Parts: sequence; C-alpha cells; structure tokens
Amino acid sequence: MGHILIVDDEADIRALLKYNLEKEGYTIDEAEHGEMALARIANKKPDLILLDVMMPVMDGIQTCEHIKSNSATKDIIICFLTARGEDYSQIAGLDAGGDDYIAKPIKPKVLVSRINALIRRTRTVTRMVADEIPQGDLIIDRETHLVHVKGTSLQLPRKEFELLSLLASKPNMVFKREVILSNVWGTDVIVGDRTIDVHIRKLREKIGDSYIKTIKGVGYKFNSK
Amino acid sequence: MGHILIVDDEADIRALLKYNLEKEGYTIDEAEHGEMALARIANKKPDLILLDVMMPVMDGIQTCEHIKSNSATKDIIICFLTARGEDYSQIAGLDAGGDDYIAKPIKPKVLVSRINALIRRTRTVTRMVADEIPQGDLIIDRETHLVHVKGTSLQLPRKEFELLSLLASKPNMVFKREVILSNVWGTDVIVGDRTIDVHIRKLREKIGDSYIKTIKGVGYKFNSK
DNA sequence: TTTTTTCTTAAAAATTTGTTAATCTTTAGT
DNA sequence: ACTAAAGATTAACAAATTTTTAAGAAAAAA
Repeated sequence: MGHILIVDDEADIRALLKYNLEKEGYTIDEAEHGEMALARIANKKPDLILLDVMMPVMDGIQTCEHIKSNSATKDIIICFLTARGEDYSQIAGLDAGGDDYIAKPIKPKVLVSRINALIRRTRTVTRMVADEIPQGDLIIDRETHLVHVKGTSLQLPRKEFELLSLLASKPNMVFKREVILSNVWGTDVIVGDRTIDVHIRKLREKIGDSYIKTIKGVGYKFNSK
Repeated sequence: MGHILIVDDEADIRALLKYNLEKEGYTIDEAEHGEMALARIANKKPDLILLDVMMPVMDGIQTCEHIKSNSATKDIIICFLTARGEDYSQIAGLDAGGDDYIAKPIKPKVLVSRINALIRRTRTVTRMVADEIPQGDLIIDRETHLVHVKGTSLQLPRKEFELLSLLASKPNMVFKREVILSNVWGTDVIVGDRTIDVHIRKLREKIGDSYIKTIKGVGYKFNSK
C-alpha cells in the first residue's frame, strides 16, 4: 500500500529505485522531468515523490514549488535526490517544501528504510488531524485512543475501538456484517458471526445501549439521536 | 501561529468568534460546554481559551478551576466571556485563575486586539522557560539532561531519556511502536519490539508506574494528570 | 585495556484481548 | 399463539501482547 512517483532524467537511476521499491510492495510511476511529473500526478496522485534536483526542462525545485503550491497536491511527501557535492543548504534554504532528501549515490537499504519512515510518519500525522468523530455526547479520539461518553473516558480494547469507530464514521448508515468483518477484521482472518455480536455486546455494556442499533437480518448502525 | 479553543453554548457566538480569529491566522477548536472543553484540550492543547461564564453542564468558572488546577494545562491563557450586566467582580474575585475577560456584546476589533496582546504577552514568558517539558510533577530538562520527579532528580541513560521526552512531548497522545522506533532509534537501525518494552520498564522503575500507560496492541502514552 | 554503564535479546510469566460454543431471548412471519 | 431464524448473553477457552527477569553484547568511561 503506497504509490511512489520517481522523477529523474536518468533511466538507470529510475530503474534502480523502481526495482528496490517495488520489492517493498510500493507501486511505481516514473517521469523524466518536472513537466512530465505533473502530468503523472494528475493521472494518479502518489503518496510520495522522489525528485531529482538537477533535471532539464523543469528542475526539481521548481517542480516541488509547483506541487506544494497546489492545494490538491501539497500533501504529497517530497523527497529530493541530490548528487554528492551539491549544496544541501540550497535545497533546505530554498524552502521549497521538500520533506527530506537522499544523497546520491543511493544505497538501496537506506533508501527503502527512509521511504518507509517518511510514508509511515506522514500517515500518522494525517491520522492525527481530524480523527475525532463526535456523535451526540460521544467523542472518539483516535489520538488518545479514548472514547468520551457520559462525562467519563473509556479505554476500549482494539477491536471494540475499531468497531465503534467504523460504525460511528457514518452515523445512521447500516453496516452489514460482511462489511464490518472486512473492515475491522480484514479479509485474511476468518471469524464467525457470533464474534461480532459479542463485541457489540461488550461495547453496549460500556457505552450504553442507546448508540448501537441492531437491524435484524442486515447488520448494525450507529444512531445519531 | 496560535491555537484557540472557544467554549460557549451558543453556536452563533462561536461562529462569530471563530470567523474573526481565523482571519487573524489562529486555528480554532470549539466546545459547547466545560466537559467537552476538557476533552478538546486533552486532544490538542490550545494556547488560549475563550470561556463563556454562563453555560449548562459545567460552567466557565468550574471549567477554569479545573484547567488551572491541572499542572499540564494551567499555563493556558483563559479569557472569560461575560454577558453585559453580569458582575465582573464575581469572576475576578473568585480567583479562578482567569487571565482576562471580554464583555459581550463582542466587538470583533476589540476581541482580536485583546487576544493578540494576551498571546504575545504570554508567549514571551513561555519562550523563556524554553527546554523544559513540565508534565504534572515531572519535569524534563533537556538543558541539564535531568528529569525531576517526586522531589528528586534523575540522570537517565540516553535512550530512556529520549523515549520519555518523546512520550511526554504530547501527553495523552498514543505513540505507536513504529513511531517510537523511528523517533528514538531512527530508521536505519533495526531493533525488536521487546527493546521498547524493556526501556519502558526501566523508565517506570525509575519514575514510577503512573506516568506511562500501555495501550495494548497500539503503543504507549504519557498520562497527564 | 579494563571496568562500568547502557543497550539488546531471549524466554517464561502474567495479563489482556479475542473467539467460540452453548443456551436463552427476541423478532418476524404464518 | 406457534415456529423458525436471528441475535443476545454467558462463560470458558485460545491467542496475542506485554511484563518481568536475567544475561550477554556493545558502547562509553576510566
């Protein structure tokens, strides 16, 4: 899970990066220069861009500024590739908005772990922003992993927390059992239907019966009063 | 740069305040009453709170006392909103710890300049304390690399110190193991999950069990209060 | 180098969380 | 009101995760 755009004018470098990142499970897109990069982004928005600083047509810094000035793309993580000897401060100082840089020559292991970290980090930050789902007097806070209800705070076990989060993410919408299973339990694990029931029961025990409603023969929903 | 929490039961007032303060560049959070305010604060600590005195559920004075009695939040600037005709001396005299008050009806220009002044004033003070992260009765001093707790001072080993600093930098926020790893150990080194546990244990051994809380299956968090 | 401190790993013990099975209760249809 | 199907409840069991202990590497200090 993760889509990366590699922008570099040298095909060899692109191939090297692509090889190593695909091995990690990322999907890769390539561009030879800045203009082409913008086109690729419009086509499919990547999670991260590996951007060579020195390029013909439109260099990395210009490209970065472009991306960061567009609100639709500014949240894409940008990681510069810099040749040894280039002045890093130039990049950092330019304040073009790059998130990190990796110096050439590139060591695959360093690259991969750096990329993993960047994607992980930013993903957490994104999560941090608006992860409260207030419903009536019930607040789900993903950051503190706490549920505030009826004046008190609750620490729910993982599955209960995720189940509640899912249901509350779309109040009044009925979640079928199969949907709940694939979202909370994933598609790999196989658990019986009773398992959902039991978790629902435990949730109701803790937050009260009024929030989660059973739709017989269909599934459950979170009531917004 | 500045985060403000608006606490008032009337949505119209909140909207008015929000509009004017956002225009000034502040980020805004809202709460309808005291309890909700406390939850919002736990989620993201504001620099200043605009607090209505008259509210259902938990009134402004109670809320203020709450905030000021918690050492993790007592440095937040509190500015009361009072309706015309209410006895100001009641608020000032109660010594609930409010820093200022603004009388309704609110004139946007007055509001904004007052808020600016309050934040500016206190920011200087905050800056001066600099590299201390006080949490409850635990103080982390990056300058001397010392942790003060329960009347004594501790010299923690590097990793323990950084781990504690990380957790305490955002009280109540849950740090996932992967986040801890990338922040304390970096992305290049690969260590097992048990390593975190052991460091947590050593920390707890030294500072007591009450500060660091385990969120099973997720990570750890530093408890304020 | 030697000694001391800090860091990491391994493994068992303890705890928490998740799942299942069996039984009871409710619901919807006849 | 009767019956079958679906869900609720309970308690026991299984699995996953963390804590604790101890011991050996690695790093830093002497």
